[in-house]
Amino acid sequence: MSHFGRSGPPDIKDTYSLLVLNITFRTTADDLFPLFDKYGEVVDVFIPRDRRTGDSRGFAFVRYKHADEAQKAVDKLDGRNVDGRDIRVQFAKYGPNAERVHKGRIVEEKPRTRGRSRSRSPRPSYRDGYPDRNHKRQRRSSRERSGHRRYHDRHHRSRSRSVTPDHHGRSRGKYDDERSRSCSYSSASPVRHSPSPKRNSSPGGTPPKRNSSPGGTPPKRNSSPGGTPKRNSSPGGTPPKRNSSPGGTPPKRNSSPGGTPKRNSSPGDEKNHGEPSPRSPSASP
DNA sequence: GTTGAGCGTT
Repeated sequence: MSHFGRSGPPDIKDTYSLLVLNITFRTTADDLFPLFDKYGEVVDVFIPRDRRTGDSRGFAFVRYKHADEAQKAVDKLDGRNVDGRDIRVQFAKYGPNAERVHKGRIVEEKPRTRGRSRSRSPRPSYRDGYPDRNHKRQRRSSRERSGHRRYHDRHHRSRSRSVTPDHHGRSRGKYDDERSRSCSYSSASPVRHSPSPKRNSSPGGTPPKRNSSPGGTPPKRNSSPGGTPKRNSSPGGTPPKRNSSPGGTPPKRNSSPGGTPKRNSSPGDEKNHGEPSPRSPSASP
């Protein structure tokens, strides 16, 4: 994972992470490093990428050693045109250094060399109102694989990355392509859209009355006085084997002696096996 | 070859 042997962040005890947004999908950490390093001591640059595809998500995290430098970088690089797009630099909200950030504003912010406020960038109202933002991030091209790189190991970027174990056309490993696309955000979004496609047409999802379960019907289905006694109940009050046809049908619970292997054993009584009638005594609101 | 809100890795 481009960590060069290390596992996880290098040293996050005294670093300040900056969130760099609006970067191009091809911008790598090596491209951002020299840009941020000019304003301070960059400890590490990390670009989160997709778990499935492994492509850049369009933002990066630049970790500074000092807050004042990070602040300066935010003030200087915020709005800077990188790779043809203006990036947005701001202090990261979540992360290892979230403790030092107080509601989006740095706490240990060292007083500027001058009384100059950091509000130098008259950021226009970009995100005024986007109706939805979930229709994206589903597929991305396998382009950048550079994730997290340290400026000390930049020379490693010349590795042969041509070999891409891209399954070779094999089926997906464990992750789908359109299913799990979340990044397991813990406290990022209070509520998330329910990833439930419109495939609820299956009888069993949530129809107004999902009653008759030809197998899970409780033995208390005797509340249909002439309603639907068309069960295979053996005449005489046989044991709970209500499906046992006195002929020789296999012990399949839904074995209808009629022929249709469906759950509807009685034609005309498709969805009312004898319980959810408007007058069923079992109706518990 | 595409896209463009957002908050991170063993």
